[in-house]
Amino acid sequence: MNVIHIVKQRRREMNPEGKRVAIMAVGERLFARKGYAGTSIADIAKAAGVAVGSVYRLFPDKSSLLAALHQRMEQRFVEVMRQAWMSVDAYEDKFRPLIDAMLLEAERTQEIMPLYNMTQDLVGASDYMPGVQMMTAIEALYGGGVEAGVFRALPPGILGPFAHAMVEGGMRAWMMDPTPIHRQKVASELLIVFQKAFLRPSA
Amino acid sequence: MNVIHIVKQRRREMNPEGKRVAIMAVGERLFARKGYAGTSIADIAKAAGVAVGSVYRLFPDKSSLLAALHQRMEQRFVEVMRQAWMSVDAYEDKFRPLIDAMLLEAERTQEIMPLYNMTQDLVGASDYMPGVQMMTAIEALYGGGVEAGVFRALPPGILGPFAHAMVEGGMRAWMMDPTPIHRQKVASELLIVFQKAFLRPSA
Amino acid sequence: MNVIHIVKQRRREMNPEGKRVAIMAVGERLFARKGYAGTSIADIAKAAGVAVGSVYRLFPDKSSLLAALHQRMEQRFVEVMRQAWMSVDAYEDKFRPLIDAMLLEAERTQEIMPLYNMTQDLVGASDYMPGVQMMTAIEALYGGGVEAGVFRALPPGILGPFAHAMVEGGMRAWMMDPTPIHRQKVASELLIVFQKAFLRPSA
Amino acid sequence: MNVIHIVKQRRREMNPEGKRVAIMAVGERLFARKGYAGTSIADIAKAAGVAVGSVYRLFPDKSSLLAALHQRMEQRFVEVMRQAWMSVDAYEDKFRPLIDAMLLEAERTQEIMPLYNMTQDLVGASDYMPGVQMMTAIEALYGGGVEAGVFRALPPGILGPFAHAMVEGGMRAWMMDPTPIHRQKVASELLIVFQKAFLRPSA
DNA sequence: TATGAATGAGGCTTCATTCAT
DNA sequence: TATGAATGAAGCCTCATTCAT
Repeated sequence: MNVIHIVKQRRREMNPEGKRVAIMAVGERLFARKGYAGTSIADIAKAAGVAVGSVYRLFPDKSSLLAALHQRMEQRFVEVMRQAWMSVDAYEDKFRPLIDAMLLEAERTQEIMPLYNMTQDLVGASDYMPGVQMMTAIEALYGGGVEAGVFRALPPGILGPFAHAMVEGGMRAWMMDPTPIHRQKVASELLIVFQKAFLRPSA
Repeated sequence: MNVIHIVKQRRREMNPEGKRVAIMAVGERLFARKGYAGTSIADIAKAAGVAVGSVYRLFPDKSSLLAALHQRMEQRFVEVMRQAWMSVDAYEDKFRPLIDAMLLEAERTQEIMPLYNMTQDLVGASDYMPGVQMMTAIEALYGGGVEAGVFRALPPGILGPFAHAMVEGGMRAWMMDPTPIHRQKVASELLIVFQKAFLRPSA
Repeated sequence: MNVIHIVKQRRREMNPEGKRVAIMAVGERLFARKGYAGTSIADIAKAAGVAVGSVYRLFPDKSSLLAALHQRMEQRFVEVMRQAWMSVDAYEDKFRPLIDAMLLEAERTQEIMPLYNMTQDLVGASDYMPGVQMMTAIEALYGGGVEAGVFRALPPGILGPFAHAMVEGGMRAWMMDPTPIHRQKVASELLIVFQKAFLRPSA
Repeated sequence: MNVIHIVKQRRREMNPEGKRVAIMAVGERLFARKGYAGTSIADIAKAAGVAVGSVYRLFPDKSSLLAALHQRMEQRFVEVMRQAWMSVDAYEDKFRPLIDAMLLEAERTQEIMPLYNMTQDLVGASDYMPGVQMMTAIEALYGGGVEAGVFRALPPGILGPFAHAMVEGGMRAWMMDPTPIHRQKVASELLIVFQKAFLRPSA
């Protein structure tokens, strides 16, 4: 019961936001490297230089941390996509910057790519739905091109999975040989596929 | 809680191979339903009607069971693909049966689809490399079409991930609305994408 | 993940029932001595010479162990009461052996008396209702005396708590000075109170 | 979840004594409702509208807060008893107001009755001995009646536990059916028992 | 060869307590 | 004096794996 606590605290060494940032940075890396189940909260806390309890003050439980990381990844990716998409006016020219940006982002974050597949561990964790953000964004961006008469119209519920899958395919291809030269090839091929698959034939 | 129950049999009633079969059948379903970490060997043993020790005589450890299941899934899929591919002579006509067969197989095994994403839990388990079989098979089948001058030649290390991704995209699209009508649409779109993306323009 | 387990097992050193017995004996003592919250399952396992996991195979959780102990205490007490009650025929003579037996039992189990007060920790643990057994038994035994015209009839829902309380009062009084002489005094006084309180005036 | 909320006040709005009052009021209810172990200092602080640290400035540790609450309960009860006792002159008439007052107080404080059983958590906490106050008071009040020749003399160390137990029995009986009618019955029976048990036969 | 009881490391999570601000 | 973020010990419980029978 009345336990003695000998505490050696070094508080305020990091501002609150810095703590969150550190935990997420470390969590991202460790989850990606050792898997979700293979990474303990204690591992993360130690690597982030905080106490276990601090992790729990920022995230209600382990799966919520993963959810936050997953969501952030998606957000970043969506943002990158959106910016690339907007960087060019003509719909027929949007695929190239999109693909470049995506592969670049994938390169930048290759270390944490495994997180994308950890959806299994997210089921039931909060109300976050992995993948939804990205699919929604894709459909929205693409929709403009359809209205403009440049892209093929696809039945609902198909474009999102297709495009998402192609991007994943590109990333995987790139990761199988992560050299700049190979990335060029992957980008070229991906561009061809996108153009053939999604541009209206007449266009 | 749809628990799996294979009726407890009098000992010796199940030959070793039957045991392996039962364990794999149950493991497949439980892993898919409750996740790898969420399923214990004891769960599997009980549902399969065998002793925990028996599972360990057939599989050295938990991850090996998953590896075996994953490998079998891939094998089945590859086999289905191969048969569909062979069922038609002209390369330009091979995509349609391929896609139909794949979506059919996906439908048949939709319950265990989550296994495909459990590669994270396989890292380091034996020397099995998830995904390799399928990519290899795809490259081999496709290669014939390239040699025949019907398919576009792709740089090495690209076709596998691309095709694989497209199939996954198709499966995901199909699973978002698992009705026969939607499967038709998915199949149609997938066919278009495959043809546009992989047939040589001249063809 | 794939953790190495170096196990030094000394199995079968104790038959299964012996293990349950040992755990309950130890749990009883430790809970009584250090409180429910102050006793960890690890403490109990160590003192009982078994592994933590073994405790959990016998009892689903910590509170279930307490429930089992509490229930057993009550059962024993009820049994002792019943035997004392039955050892004499005339209702007017039943109180003396009852009181003697109860105080004797209390003496025998004084070390674990604190368990009686741990009902707080039992709320919600299984469907066991602490105290119900004893009240029920008391009402049943007493009822015979009422029918025989020897005991005062009390309104329903009153005898149980009253008698139970008196017994507790006797035990507490005895425990304040746990000497044989004092027990004699307590028994005498308790007898007087019982007789005055519960015998019909005319009797 | 009937959570207690004392509206967050502008700082400094509550003087130290008010804080102590608020903490005790909240602690009483939360301990009673959720148990000692089930209530955290943070719970109490939040519900009382103060900071955790403030609780620790007023009470050295968690068990001291419980001790203070327990002690206050006893004090209140003793005070109520004493006033009832004094409200009547003749010893033979003191039992009735005593019983009425006690049951009334029990009714008033039924919500926090569980605190009475939390003595286990008080062991070793400060030098407060739960129950002593009440026993002492009982013996003192009763002693007057013995000297006056109205009450039976009981050996030392017996009256306290007995009377205390009877009161508890009455409260439990009352709580099993907390209606005014039942309280009348309980009071009547308790009165009979007290009179028979404690008045000198000649009286 | 089959069984399943036994083991105990290790994970997640809580929360009493401290103390910088 | 008040605050509440930070700390980390410690507890409950799970479950992969072993091995006596």
